Amino acid sequence: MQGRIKLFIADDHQMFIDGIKALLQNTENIVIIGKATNGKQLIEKLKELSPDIILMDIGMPDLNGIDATKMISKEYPTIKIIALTMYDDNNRVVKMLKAGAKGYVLKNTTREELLHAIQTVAVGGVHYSAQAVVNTMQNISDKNSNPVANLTEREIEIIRLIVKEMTNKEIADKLFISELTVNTHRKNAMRKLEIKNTAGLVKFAIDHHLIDN
Amino acid sequence: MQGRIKLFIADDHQMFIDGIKALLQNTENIVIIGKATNGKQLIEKLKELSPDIILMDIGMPDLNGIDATKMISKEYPTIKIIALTMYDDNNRVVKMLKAGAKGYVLKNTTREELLHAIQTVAVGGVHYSAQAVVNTMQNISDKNSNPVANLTEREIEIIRLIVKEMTNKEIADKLFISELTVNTHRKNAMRKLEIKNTAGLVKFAIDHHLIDN
DNA sequence: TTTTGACTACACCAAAAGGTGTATATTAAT
DNA sequence: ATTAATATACACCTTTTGGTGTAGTCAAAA
Repeated sequence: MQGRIKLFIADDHQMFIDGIKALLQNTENIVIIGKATNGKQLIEKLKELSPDIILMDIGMPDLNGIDATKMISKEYPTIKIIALTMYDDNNRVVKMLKAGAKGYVLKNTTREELLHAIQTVAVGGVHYSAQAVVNTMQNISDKNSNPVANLTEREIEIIRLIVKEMTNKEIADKLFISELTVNTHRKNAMRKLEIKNTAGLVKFAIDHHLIDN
Repeated sequence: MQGRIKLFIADDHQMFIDGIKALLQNTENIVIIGKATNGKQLIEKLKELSPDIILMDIGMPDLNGIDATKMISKEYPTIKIIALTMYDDNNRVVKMLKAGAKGYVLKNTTREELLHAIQTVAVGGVHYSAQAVVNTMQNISDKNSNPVANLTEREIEIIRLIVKEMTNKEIADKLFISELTVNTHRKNAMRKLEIKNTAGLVKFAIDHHLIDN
């Protein structure tokens, strides 16, 4: 690697950005060329800047890390992305990897690991925080990597309305279909997901970001 | 203030601790004398160390920041505590203030604000992140400051179990009470929260961080 | 063209949840 | 000592949900 690694930080927590900045100040081959506190801002700044690596928080407002990663992987395939996150949410790990992230680092790891991840990814490697990867591998090999895929559009639509605290009858009225049909969809969705009741459906919807609010 | 301000950091995110350390390295009158990654460890270390200020994350494992703050305010009344948190959750702001915190700083504020907060609190003042305070004041004067406060411990406990996809009967068995009692609690909670059904309860629980998983 | 998947709808029935109100024992607060 | 809040329990009754299975229509894919 000739020259210094140009790093861009995208995180909605200003303090975290400052922290990383200070942290990397006395590392010779890394230079921070920019920052953004939300996804939209990040996309905007990429029109001007050409970082080698983006440290990307998943839980940003406006445009979340996963969608931002997808977009950037497509538009700027040479930019490498390392996901930074508070929690090792298996589901998000998978999504980030699919979206094209080259690294996945938990925020509760050491400074050393972060540096190592940056160096590794810069030279074309990949780096994943131990814990997150272990958990993910388990769940991937588990079987149903993505249960959402098994649901039909209509089922998803109805789950969304269930989350909005609507009854089968209310949903039926809204969609101009029979209450019985709504119930069928609801039950089929539950069977597919091996979920017992409404509570499970709501949790599933939230966990899998089926909701927009 | 003669001498340097002795600072202790309690946060379960190692990276964050490293960040703050690096951040404060070149500030003259502040010295970091220790760190802990959970509440229990913090309490242990206080037997040896005597910090002036503790930067305390609210969402720590084992012993959370609120309980740790209560304990420390009682045992070591000279130690000042500044709460550090990701979100400006009104409920937690109130709890931290009640517990005796002298400052409340969001993690997405600037380095400058953090420094200012530390200096202010060190000389006996208080400092609260603008956003959090505004929100809190609004909600305090509001009346229904936070719906969680209106719920009893038992109601919250039962909501948690509902979120775990358990039926009234299953909850009753687990808590060794009547199914009818569980239902009463469930219904009372719904009435208080003006929620129509299970879906609403689950959403509420997740929105208000009632769940630990 | 046949098959498959999705959406629709219903039967039949059981279990669970939700609405309103009453009541008692215990405990905490004033 | 009295009040207020909490946890407990039940009656009565309606609505909603959940479980299993069948079946017709339509459009897309093989």
